[in-house]
Amino acid sequence: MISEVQLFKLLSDETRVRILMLLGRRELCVCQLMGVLGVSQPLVSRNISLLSSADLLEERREGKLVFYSLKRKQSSFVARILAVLKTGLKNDKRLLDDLRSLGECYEFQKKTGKCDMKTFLSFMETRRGKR
Amino acid sequence: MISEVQLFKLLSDETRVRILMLLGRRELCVCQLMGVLGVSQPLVSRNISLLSSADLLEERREGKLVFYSLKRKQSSFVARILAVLKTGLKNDKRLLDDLRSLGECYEFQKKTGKCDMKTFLSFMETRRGKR
DNA sequence: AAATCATATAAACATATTTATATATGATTA
DNA sequence: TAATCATATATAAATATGTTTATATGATTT
Repeated sequence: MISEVQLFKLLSDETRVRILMLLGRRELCVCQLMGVLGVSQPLVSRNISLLSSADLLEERREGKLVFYSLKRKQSSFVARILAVLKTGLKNDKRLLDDLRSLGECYEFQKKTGKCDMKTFLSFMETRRGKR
Repeated sequence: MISEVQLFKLLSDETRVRILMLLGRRELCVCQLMGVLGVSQPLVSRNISLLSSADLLEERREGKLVFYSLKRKQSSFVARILAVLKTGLKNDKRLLDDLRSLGECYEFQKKTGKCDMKTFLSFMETRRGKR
C-alpha cells in the first residue's frame, strides 16, 4: 500500500500535477517549465527531483540542458491513475492555459533556435502580462 | 484541478485509504473501524470527518451508533480513481489482513448481537495477539 | 582558465498534517 | 435525571511539506 499512497502524495500538489501533465505531452527542460508554470527554478528542480525519485520521469542531457519527460513504461497502477487524471483534467482551465503557454514556448524556441533562459523567461513574462 | 488534487491529498494517507477500502465493502461504525484498524477513536473520527467533508461517505444513525459507508454515487473522477485503487490493492497484505479482521468482527457481532465497544476492542486485541 | 549558463542542492522559514490527550455532545439506559 | 456509551471536536505536540534564498555543481563558451 505504501507505493500507492506515495504516488497519491506526489499527486497531491498542484505544481507537480502540472509538471506531470506537461511532461506527458513533450519533453521539457527546467527553464521551459519555469516559463510555462511561472514558478521559480529551485521549485521546478525540487519537484522534478521528487517525481524522479518515484521513477516517474526520464531524463536526457543535451549540453547544459536536461530534458525531462514522463517515462513511457510505468507500472500498471501508475499508468491507470495518470490516465484517469489526464481525462479528469481534460477541461481544466489552468492546464489548458499551461498547454497554450507550452505551445507559445515551443514556437518561440523554434524561432530563436535555442533555449535561452533569460530571453525566454522575459518573453513569457510579457505574454503573461497581456492577459 | 483543485478538487482532483484534493482527492489525492485524502488518498495520500494510509489510514484513510484503509478506511475507504473497508467502507467500500460494508457499512461500519467508528468502534468497528477502531477494532479492525487498531487505531484510536479520535483518529478514526478525524479521518472520517475529512472523508465526509469531501462528500465521499454516507452516514446512517442507529441509536448511539453511526454507520458509515462509501457513497454509491460518486463523481466519475472519484469513482474511477477508487476503482483503480481497489484493483491496485487487490493483493495488498495489509488490506487483506484488514478484510480478515472485518470478517471476524462481523462474526463476533452476529454472535454477541451488539456492537459493544469495550468487549469488541478487547476481542480484537486478543485476536491481534495471536499472530 | 575564466566567465557564464542551466540545474541541483542546502539551509532556513513558514505552513500544513498527523496524532494524541482531553473534553464536549448527543443518544440511550438504568 | 443521572450515568453510561458512542462519537465528535478542541487543543496541543510532533512531524512533514512547500517555498524561498543562497550556494554549489557540472557543462559550455570565450
